Amino acid sequence: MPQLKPLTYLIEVARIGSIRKAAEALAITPSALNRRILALEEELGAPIFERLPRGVRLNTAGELLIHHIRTQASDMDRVRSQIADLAGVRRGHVAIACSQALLPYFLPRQIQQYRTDHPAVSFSVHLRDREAAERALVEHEADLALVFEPTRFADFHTILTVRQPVCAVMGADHPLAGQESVRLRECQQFPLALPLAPYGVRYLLDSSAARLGTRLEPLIQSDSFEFLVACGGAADIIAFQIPIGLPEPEHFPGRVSVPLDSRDVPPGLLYLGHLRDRTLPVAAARFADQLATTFVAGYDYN
Amino acid sequence: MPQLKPLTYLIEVARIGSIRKAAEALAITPSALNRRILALEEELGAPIFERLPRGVRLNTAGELLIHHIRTQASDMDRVRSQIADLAGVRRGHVAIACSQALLPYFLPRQIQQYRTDHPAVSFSVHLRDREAAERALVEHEADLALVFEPTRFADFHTILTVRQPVCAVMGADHPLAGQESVRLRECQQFPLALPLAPYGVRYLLDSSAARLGTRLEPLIQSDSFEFLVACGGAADIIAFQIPIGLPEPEHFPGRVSVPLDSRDVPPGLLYLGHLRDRTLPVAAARFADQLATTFVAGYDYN
DNA sequence: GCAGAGCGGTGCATTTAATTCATCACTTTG
DNA sequence: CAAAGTGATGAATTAAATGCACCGCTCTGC
Repeated sequence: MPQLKPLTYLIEVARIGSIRKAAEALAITPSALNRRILALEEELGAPIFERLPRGVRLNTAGELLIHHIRTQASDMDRVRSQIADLAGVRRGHVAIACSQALLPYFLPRQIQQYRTDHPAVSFSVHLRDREAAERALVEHEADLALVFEPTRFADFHTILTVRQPVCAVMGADHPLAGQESVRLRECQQFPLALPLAPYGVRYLLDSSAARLGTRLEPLIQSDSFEFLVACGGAADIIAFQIPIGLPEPEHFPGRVSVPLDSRDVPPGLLYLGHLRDRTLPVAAARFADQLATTFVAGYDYN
Repeated sequence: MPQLKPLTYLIEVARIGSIRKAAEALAITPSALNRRILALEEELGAPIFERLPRGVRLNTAGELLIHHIRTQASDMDRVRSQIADLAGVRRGHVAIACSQALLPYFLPRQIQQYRTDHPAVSFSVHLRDREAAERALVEHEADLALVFEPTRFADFHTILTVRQPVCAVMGADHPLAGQESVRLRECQQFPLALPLAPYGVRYLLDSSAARLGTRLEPLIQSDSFEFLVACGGAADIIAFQIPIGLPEPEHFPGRVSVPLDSRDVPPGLLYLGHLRDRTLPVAAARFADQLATTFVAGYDYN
């Protein structure tokens, strides 16, 4: 939309904090960009930016304005996608911010499935931890968020939640491998490979251990679940992951995953949601519908 | 806001139904206006107007777009007023659609009172019957609606309601003048001056009469309450109006108003409201607050 | 049946608005 | 105290929007 392009310039200036730098990023002259800002402030009758020695920063009025511009821009996108939709084109874009566990198996399949019906819809998927996912929604960088045990935020609207027990991942010949479920203290007999603190799985494990009056002493810590799960099964190491982040047993040679006993570690919640008070574009809303259907059909563990 | 001026052109074209006529109204060439429309349709990848032999008409996509433009425009106004507000300017504009009864006494005083605190706020007041008031809200022509016994509409959000009994207006020497209240059949003994059917007062009187198994036979009908109330008191003619549309007794020489018995004609409701899901500009929201305070303090009849 | 009026669309010249370039005043940094 | 960074500004340039004249079309009314 050409007429709101100048407005989106503001977002870039606010993000970068300098008119000259932003102008370079936007491939225009600082002079032109500065004039747009001055004209806008003239028009509004109030300054939008504080002028600092090292650049500019949004003031309160600017925050209000930027928020409005973001809302307006994505509203326009929604209208465009609605129009494209009723013209029979079925194109559009879905931007997703999600936890790591969704990346290796779940989302690729879901996107593939969605594309069979809507081949002209494009996707962008951003790995975001729990707070960053919220921020991506607020800044309209993402339409949907799919996060495990998020720190709930005021602007987050939950579409639905899925219970996901934390599972212990180990070699098929591991002493605990045959059980229906394992207790936390059983796992503590073996070396543990744990994700780092910001992850929901680690949070659940740590808080459960604390409640049981103990502490987890990890042998291996990492921010890569791929690495951690690869460790689980090497020797007698136990790793942890939620089912949605694990392959099916038949594609998991030599490993097994056993849920932790819910008396020790309660199932975590995987949240699907979007920014409160926002109407999603058609494509995003439909994709959310598909996710919701898939979730209730096959991914909710009691 | 200059960048959305071209978009508001669309509203005018849609309203008038002809590019050439709209161009004339907008003081530009049909050529320029046509180009904007074509460019926009190009940009959207779909037509916005149906081309008819006698002009143009919005198609479904156009309806969507126009709705978005209207929302966006008044959202921008709201942001502007918020910015002006926090800059300490306290300016803004309040657009009101209201029933006739509010015009002669109530609204002028309320606006005067509001202006003592906010002298830089401007007002526009449109006389609208019950459906037209709804339409004014939907089209963002009005921020607030203040209507008597409206035909409630899906997009209307009620802030509050006030009970207003229908009052018989007559000369001070009228046989019924001394009573606390009058029955409908008492009034029917005298010649009646009634408003026309679209008005809420008439609607209440007619439906009440029908419920009582009778009919009102007006001597005088008019769309002007000013005229009707002037008739009430001439000879033994009785007119009808709600209290908020009548002057105080001390400024009503030679006339009295007596409420109709609520067993015959139940009090009507005066609705204050705005468009659902809309955030009002600061000035409009504050004015609505003032109205609400005034109403609960002194205008609700039990 | 046929001119005339009204409609939206289009090529070309013109005007208006936005952008660039060069430069200033100012503040921090080394 | 010079150097490098910032946002602001005046004059020239460039790009975009507009106006004008005209086309093809459909309906209307004699």
